[in-house]
Amino acid sequence: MRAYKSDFLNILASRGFIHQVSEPDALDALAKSKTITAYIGFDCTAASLHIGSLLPIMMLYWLQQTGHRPIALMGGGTTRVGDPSGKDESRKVLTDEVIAENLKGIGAIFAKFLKFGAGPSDAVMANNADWLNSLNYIDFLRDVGRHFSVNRMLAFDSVKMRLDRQQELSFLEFNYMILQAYDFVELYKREKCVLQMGGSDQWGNIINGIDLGRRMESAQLFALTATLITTSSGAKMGKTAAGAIWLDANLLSPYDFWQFWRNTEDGDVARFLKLFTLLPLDEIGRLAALKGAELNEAKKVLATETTALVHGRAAADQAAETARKTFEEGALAETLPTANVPRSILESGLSVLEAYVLLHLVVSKGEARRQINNGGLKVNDATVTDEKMTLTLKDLTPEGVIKLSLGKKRHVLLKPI
RNA sequence: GGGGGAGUGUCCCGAGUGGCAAAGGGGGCGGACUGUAAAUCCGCUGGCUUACGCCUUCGUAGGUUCGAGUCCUACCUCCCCCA
Repeated sequence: MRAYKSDFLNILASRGFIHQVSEPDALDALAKSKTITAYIGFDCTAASLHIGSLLPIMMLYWLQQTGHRPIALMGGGTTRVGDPSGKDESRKVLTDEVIAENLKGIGAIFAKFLKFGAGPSDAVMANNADWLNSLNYIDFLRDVGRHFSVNRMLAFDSVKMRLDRQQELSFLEFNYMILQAYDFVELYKREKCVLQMGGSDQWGNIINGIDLGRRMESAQLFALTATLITTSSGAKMGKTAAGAIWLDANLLSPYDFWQFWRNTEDGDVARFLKLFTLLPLDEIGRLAALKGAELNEAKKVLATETTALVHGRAAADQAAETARKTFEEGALAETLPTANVPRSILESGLSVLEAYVLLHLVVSKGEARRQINNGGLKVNDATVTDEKMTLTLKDLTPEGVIKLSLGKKRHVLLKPI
């Protein structure tokens, strides 16, 4: 790792964010001497962000913490076209209303990490629809298109790989890098934004933006890409059986969010602590030095700190306490995720199969049956052996709930109302 | 434009003689072992049904047949060769 003079690059480098930087010395000097503006582009195809976006958000966070000005760019315009990089399906075209709705949900998440406003280092939320929607094709070709050499575009890895493997590359997709390059220049003109950050797969696109900026505006722009995070076992991050790890408490409870981090693989703990918590590096070094089962302590810290960032300290502490009671004491923690059902349903009896489907622990009664055959379902900590079992008011614990478990880790309380 | 090939279980890859809810992987879920880890081993991996069974699924739409993933026709998409 090289040593930087600016706090911004120093922190990113020492915490393991950086994959590549263009002209690191010039950027370092710039970040040392003045406030710079940098942006990251985000998809707004969903109503909320999931864990995959957490890494770029953290980069914006550190940017602002070190005195600089972050821009979160929503791909409102590019979303209208549909991102071609996802191979098949998902190129659904979203209406402006849906996009606006998604922007609202996503904005709420950014507000937890960034301070927005009009001050010199206050964050800005931008939407590329503001300039892409009104683009005129002929003008765009003449002003922007003439700066792009097809010869050179063909040499970019992203394109070359596709051509080498003789895979289809649509013209739309070929143009995507031009639009993204144009975003960078537009943000330079509007906001004096000189740095674009992104995932390592964005390097080529960002470089194109830098070139375009030099040709059109004689500007010196910079690129910084983050390492692609996978787990030690090579899996993509952020997907579990339950689905995506959302950052929105309505889509994934803080308790389940905490559990996700608690179950981090050993080999990932140190890396994740640096990337996803604000703990000082020496503290992280101490935690990462723990061996064997002691590493579980580090995982708890990771879970609590990351949950605190996303959902607040109180929710994080409660999730930690709920887990402690459930896993370490084997006690019934009343703060486990809870589902309310009308009392009348229990009075007339509710089949276990239906109960599990109702609480979304399984997707069908058939799956519930299979889980029973595999000994995977427990009601009030007793393994279910009879698929015809019925839950009634008699099954309520002294706390007035019924605890339904799937496997050893997933528990939901059923509560009559 | 001409010739050849391909699209399979709605996560992915992939076998498939007219009797098929369809081989095998990967992934995922559950169990055992552990440390709420990894690795390993075992089970499960369309929906409904207590069950006999019923329904939906092999690019799309028709057709042949007692019966179609499999045969025929048209169409869609992709790939290769020739122009």
